[in-house]
Amino acid sequence: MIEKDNRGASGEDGQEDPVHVRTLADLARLAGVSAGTVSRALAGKELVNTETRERIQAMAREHGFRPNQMASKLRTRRTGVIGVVIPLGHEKRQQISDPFFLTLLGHLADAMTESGYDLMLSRTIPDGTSDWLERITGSGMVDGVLVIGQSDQWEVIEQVSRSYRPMVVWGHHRAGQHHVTVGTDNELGGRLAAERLIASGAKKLAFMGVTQGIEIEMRHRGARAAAEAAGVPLVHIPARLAGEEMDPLIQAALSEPLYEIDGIVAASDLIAMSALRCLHGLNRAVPREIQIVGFDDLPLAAHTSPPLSTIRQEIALGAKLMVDKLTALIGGGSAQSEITTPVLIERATTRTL
Amino acid sequence: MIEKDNRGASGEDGQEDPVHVRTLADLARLAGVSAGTVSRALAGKELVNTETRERIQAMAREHGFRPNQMASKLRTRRTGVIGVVIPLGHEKRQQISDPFFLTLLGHLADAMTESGYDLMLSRTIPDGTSDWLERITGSGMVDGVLVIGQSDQWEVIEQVSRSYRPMVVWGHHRAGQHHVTVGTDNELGGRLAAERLIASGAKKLAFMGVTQGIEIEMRHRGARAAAEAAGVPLVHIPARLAGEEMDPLIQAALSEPLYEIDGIVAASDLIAMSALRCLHGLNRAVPREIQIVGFDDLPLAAHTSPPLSTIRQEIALGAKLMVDKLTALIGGGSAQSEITTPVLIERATTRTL
DNA sequence: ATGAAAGCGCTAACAT
DNA sequence: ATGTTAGCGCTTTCAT
Repeated sequence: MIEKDNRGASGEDGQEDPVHVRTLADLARLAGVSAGTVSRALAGKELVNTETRERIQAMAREHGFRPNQMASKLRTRRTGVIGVVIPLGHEKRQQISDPFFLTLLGHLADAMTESGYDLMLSRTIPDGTSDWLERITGSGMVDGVLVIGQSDQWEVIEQVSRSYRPMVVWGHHRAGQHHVTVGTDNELGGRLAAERLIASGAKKLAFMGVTQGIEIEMRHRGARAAAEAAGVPLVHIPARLAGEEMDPLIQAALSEPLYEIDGIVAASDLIAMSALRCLHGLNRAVPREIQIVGFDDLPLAAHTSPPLSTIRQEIALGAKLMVDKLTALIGGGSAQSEITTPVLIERATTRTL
Repeated sequence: MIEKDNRGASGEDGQEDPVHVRTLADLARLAGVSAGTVSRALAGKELVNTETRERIQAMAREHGFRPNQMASKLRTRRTGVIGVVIPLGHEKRQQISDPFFLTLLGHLADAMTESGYDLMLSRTIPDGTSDWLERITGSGMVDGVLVIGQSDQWEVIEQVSRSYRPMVVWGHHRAGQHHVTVGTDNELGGRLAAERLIASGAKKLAFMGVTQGIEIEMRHRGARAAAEAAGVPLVHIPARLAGEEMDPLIQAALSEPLYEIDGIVAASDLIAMSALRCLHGLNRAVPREIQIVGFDDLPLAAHTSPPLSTIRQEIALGAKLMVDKLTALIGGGSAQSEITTPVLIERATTRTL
């Protein structure tokens, strides 16, 4: 029942080549030259006669032939592929769902295409060893590795980086660390958010988000520092990053009159969005009664009701930096960690100053 | 100058192997056996003495050795990699930004990990030829290809599919087509949305979204059919998929009293979200004055204010179907196109029935 | 149970 | 400008 589909063009195989050209040697034979020449011709090398080169290229096109990449990569010891790893460390669900990571991934794909690299994606679940990372670095399948988020694997990454150079990580930079990171100054971001809220009159703040990952922890720290400096109380509401189940917590916190919260620093835009919706349900006016600042500035932040004031992480820039640093490393050069500066985007969930 | 590689990284940190094991042969020499035996041992083959096998595996672990995948794949003619292509045909911006595609990509990564395949991502900009696709299919780098979205490349995909079997496409299915697709019944989805709006009293509908891609076109068609059947007028507002610039259009349409729109079928959740925000700004009550139904049921749909009623596409299921069909094709089997049934998710942007 | 040997399909150094 | 040759590092008969 498999080869039943003999409709359409001629015979049962359509208009295929009578001689199927599958290798350089095949094409070489057909063109009456050697495999070496074909290789050079297809690579567009100058040292081959212009006429033969064009003839060979034409033949290749005609037969739909492309050199086998596996062989080529084996021979040249260069794969043209960058591995992108997303460690799903402290995630319950084994799924790539974080919209920030997904957005970063999209931008990485763009940056790599521009640099002529292909992207090999690995979603991995760390297992207590460094195997999840070394499976990629040691496979000979990639020229370098990008890690999206340290999860709870800082030690592993640090250790692997000592023997595997071409690696760049999105995440938090600890003083003196060996591996190269690109990331936002999360503490500053948290501070900017809290300061903005206070500047426009907030008297009691809440920080929403679980401080499990180091990044959120830093955002919390920054917000706390700003609150303390201004003598404004700040409570911590460990709302989960995304997921439908976070609402009850937020709801409880916001509807508790005792709390009297009038300013929210959300650990992410998604959490902010969720808060927005609870507030909407509770009939609390934003920003008149409660102000909110999100974090990330994902595309959706501009489209909430009302549009979300947020701390912008320069995702596209971050992606470009990661790729640039990695290509430098791949080329044998060196690279430094880089911390980008977050900026406050004022939309409509904060009162005007 | 080529053999400059005197043990690469180890200059600054001392705890590396004194003898770097880089190939099977290296390890074989060290273990006093032949390369063939090492290969068999590491592959966990039964025909090698249990004791030697374990000894060799231990040595490999100790030296952090892994067989070069390029060589292995070349030899076995099987890559273990699936290519995922996102054609950016009618997108202005050269960027993977569509949150639906990104979400689908995440689920594909999950499904592939389960099936033991790696994922190679290519973002491509179609150029008028079929090159963007054949570059992947003909590269010898992947065992099969998944295409996320047909964009405006239906013809190209159809044509390539005639000579390249292991390919599955997310998108619209035309009767009699050759290539295998998995997709939602968009027309039904559009109809469900419009019918639901009408059932709860809508008297004048708007369909929001550019009908450039075939999928949106079908959603529009479904909505129109339902509207006509009920004798309810429906206007088309060509709001762009995502992007900040769509608001003015929506705003204009909604604030024009002449239109008297009281029901919106949005072509995507993002468009719905944008409409929601305009309405919020115009002080129009949702769902009391105007009802909205989105499309996709992305995670964020549950978190808008008020939570969005929407047409759910089973993204995780779709991803699983695509991967299953592709692996069947790769294994030499056959596969059929499949159209999944969208379902209406009732949240709070539609009035109760 | 293990070794020897023959490639997988390509590239590049070395001839000519 | 082109052909010849020697591998890249692995897997897998075929022998033993």
